[in-house]
Amino acid sequence: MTDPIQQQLINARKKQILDAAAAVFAEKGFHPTTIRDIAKHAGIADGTIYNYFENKSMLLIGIFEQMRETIIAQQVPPPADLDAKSFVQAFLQHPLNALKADNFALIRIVLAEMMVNDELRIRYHQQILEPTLAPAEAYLQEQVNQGKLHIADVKLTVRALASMIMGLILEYTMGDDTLIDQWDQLPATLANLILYGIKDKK
Amino acid sequence: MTDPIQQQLINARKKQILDAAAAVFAEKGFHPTTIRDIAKHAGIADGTIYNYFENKSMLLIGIFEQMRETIIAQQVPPPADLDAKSFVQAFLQHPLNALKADNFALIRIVLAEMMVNDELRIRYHQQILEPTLAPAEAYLQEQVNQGKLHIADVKLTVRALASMIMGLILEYTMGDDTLIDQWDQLPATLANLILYGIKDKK
Amino acid sequence: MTDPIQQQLINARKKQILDAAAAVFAEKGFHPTTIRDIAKHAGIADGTIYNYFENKSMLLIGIFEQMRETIIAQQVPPPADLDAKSFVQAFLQHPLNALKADNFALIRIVLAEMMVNDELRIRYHQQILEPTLAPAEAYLQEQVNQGKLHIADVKLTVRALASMIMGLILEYTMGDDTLIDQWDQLPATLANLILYGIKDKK
Amino acid sequence: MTDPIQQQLINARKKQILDAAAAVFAEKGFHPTTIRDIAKHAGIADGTIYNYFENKSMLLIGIFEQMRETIIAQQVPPPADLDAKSFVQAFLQHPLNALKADNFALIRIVLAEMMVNDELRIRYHQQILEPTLAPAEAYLQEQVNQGKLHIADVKLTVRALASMIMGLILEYTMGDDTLIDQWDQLPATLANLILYGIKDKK
DNA sequence: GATGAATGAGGGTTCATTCAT
DNA sequence: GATGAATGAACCCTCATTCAT
Repeated sequence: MTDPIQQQLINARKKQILDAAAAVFAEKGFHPTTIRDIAKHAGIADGTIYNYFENKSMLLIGIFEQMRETIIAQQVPPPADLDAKSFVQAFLQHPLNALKADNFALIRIVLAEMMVNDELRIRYHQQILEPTLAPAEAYLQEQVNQGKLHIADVKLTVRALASMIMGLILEYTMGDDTLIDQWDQLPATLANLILYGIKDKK
Repeated sequence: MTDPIQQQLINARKKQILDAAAAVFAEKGFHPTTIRDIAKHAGIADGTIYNYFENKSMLLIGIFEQMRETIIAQQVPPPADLDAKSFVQAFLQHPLNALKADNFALIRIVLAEMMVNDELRIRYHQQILEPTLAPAEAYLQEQVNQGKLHIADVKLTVRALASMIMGLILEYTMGDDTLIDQWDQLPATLANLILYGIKDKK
Repeated sequence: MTDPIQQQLINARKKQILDAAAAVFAEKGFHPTTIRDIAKHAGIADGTIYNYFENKSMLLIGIFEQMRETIIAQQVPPPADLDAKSFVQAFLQHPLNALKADNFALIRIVLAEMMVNDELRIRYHQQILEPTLAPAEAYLQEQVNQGKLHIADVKLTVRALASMIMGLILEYTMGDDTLIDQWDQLPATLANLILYGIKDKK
Repeated sequence: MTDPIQQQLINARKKQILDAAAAVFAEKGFHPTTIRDIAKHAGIADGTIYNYFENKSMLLIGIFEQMRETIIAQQVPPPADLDAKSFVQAFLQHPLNALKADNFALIRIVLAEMMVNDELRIRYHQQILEPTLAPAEAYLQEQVNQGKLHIADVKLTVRALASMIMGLILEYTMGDDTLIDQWDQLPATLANLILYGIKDKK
């Protein structure tokens, strides 16, 4: 039942299926992909997929879980004495990098389905967004309390920044040329914008 | 052939169908909605829809077109002598308001399908995003040239701001409580953020 | 909506489908029959069946309904002054004849599924068995009250007789040679048995 | 090859599987039950079942065989000098009791499948019905020959009585309340009916 | 003999689309 | 133009059966 060898085989097969699903989803999208497509890509029978995943929708959730684990694994809470500039850059750079390594086409598919699939959306909010934003809020609030930063509404501002990142990823995955070309310069540009604004200061 | 009365009838029927489609899409999503659902909601026969729209996908594009017209109609190029603060606020407020009036559930559906539907995506970029960003870029570049604003990369910055708006709308439609509660304070908060940043200046 | 021509067309199509279903069920049985079998036999497309019947199970219920209507249509409550012999013979003859005219193979299939399908079973009891037994009970009870018949428990006896008929039909449909050969003599033989018993009286 | 120990183990395992199959069939019916259901209920692997039974259908036949053995084991040919009343009561009581002890839900399932499964049907006729009816026929014929009973057609009458029993069992398993409530009074009521009929004798 | 993962044929059902009326 | 019955391709999923370990 908890035979570790068995578990490993099961996990390997699950991964094999998820990898195939990810590849086909990325290429064709979620709805146009059939179970047969995935089975063929994985080199297994249709029915085998159902030995490991309840239904087609669970494949997407499985992919989401893989992404989540990758993302969460990389998250380190910021040290309390980190200076604002470093913090902002890290806050921006991290998700942009985390995803860049991955398959952008796939992310687009998952995001699209997330907007439309309740379970996926809830998982995103509870398991990715909140755990990511909470420490950022805490850090910024502390900085504001110490008079080092001026933020009228920390919670809302953090939301806005997170949304900016999400929006940028979205735009990237949707093929915006400007963003694709200059993706690497984004963290610095944004950090500057966020810290100092665009208004000339005298 | 171009009998104006005929045209008006045709347009009225198209609108009737699109309104029904919009209502049902907003409630059930694009894929789960059937042509029959729409026909019933519009009080017409299934086949009638195909007299006005080539296929189910064109209904979504039709809805998109309605949105686009609404959005574009409201856009006025900023006067060259507008001060930065007013400009930024207008730039933010406009899409946030434009959409708030509308059906957020529907926007979520359209966005989701846009990420996955090539034609929709291209239309969005060519017919909404570019026409919106171009004047903003021109204005900001001019302000930078005049030394009134400090922006390292105007094009990228405009993209980032647009993405932020898109991301905020996305998060809103996905049911983020913080955003929903404080949606009205967003323009001011963001304008402040963008203009002056969060760093204490002295 | 209640256009009589429409209704006639719909009923004709329903009948066409039910006839095809009956033919194929009778030949292959309920479970081994596929919707495709029925559609082919009816000369229509698979999907058309679903325009008239919710699912495969409803085809069986539709067939059951046809049978029920035939059976009930033939039922006439016995006149109160009918003599016992005539009554018993009629009580026996009626169902045996009603079914003989029909397709015995089909009856076997319906009976078999009835034993296993709750809805069918309830319909049988409520819509066929009870309406048939109630007048028989009333008649016999009256005869007993008048001292013309000796029946210890009318209700149970009526049940037993009905069960005998059901059992005989079952046996017949299952291919019992003795029954098949002498089916026509059954009513007389049974009437004699029921009225006078097998014990020598003296 | 015919190692008696081996045989015993095999038989024990077969019984284990059949018991599980019987339990699940009784609960869910034959078609809705999966091999996995049975394997789980028996606490063994799916494949093991196929070491003992050729296929799913053979499980039903195995259950049928168990029933048959129980039934046949209890049958004792009536002594030639048994009086008619005792004979009839025994003839009735025996199957009603035999089955009552058993699982009625299971009987319903087996009967239903018997109507639809050729092999099962043939087995029933050859191995249960005929062996049961033959001695009854012989006894009754002898009684008729001796002038002790009046039966026009012994063979047909025996069939009718057997069918009545079968029909009663069927009705019982299908949930007829009257029968269920008064099941124990049936043998006496029926014996009276069969021996003396319902007609007033003077 | 026991296991249970793998198989893959097959089935019920859906639904976008067509077209005769 | 409007209708809505007919179509049939396509899909998800089930599950009896097999067989390598």
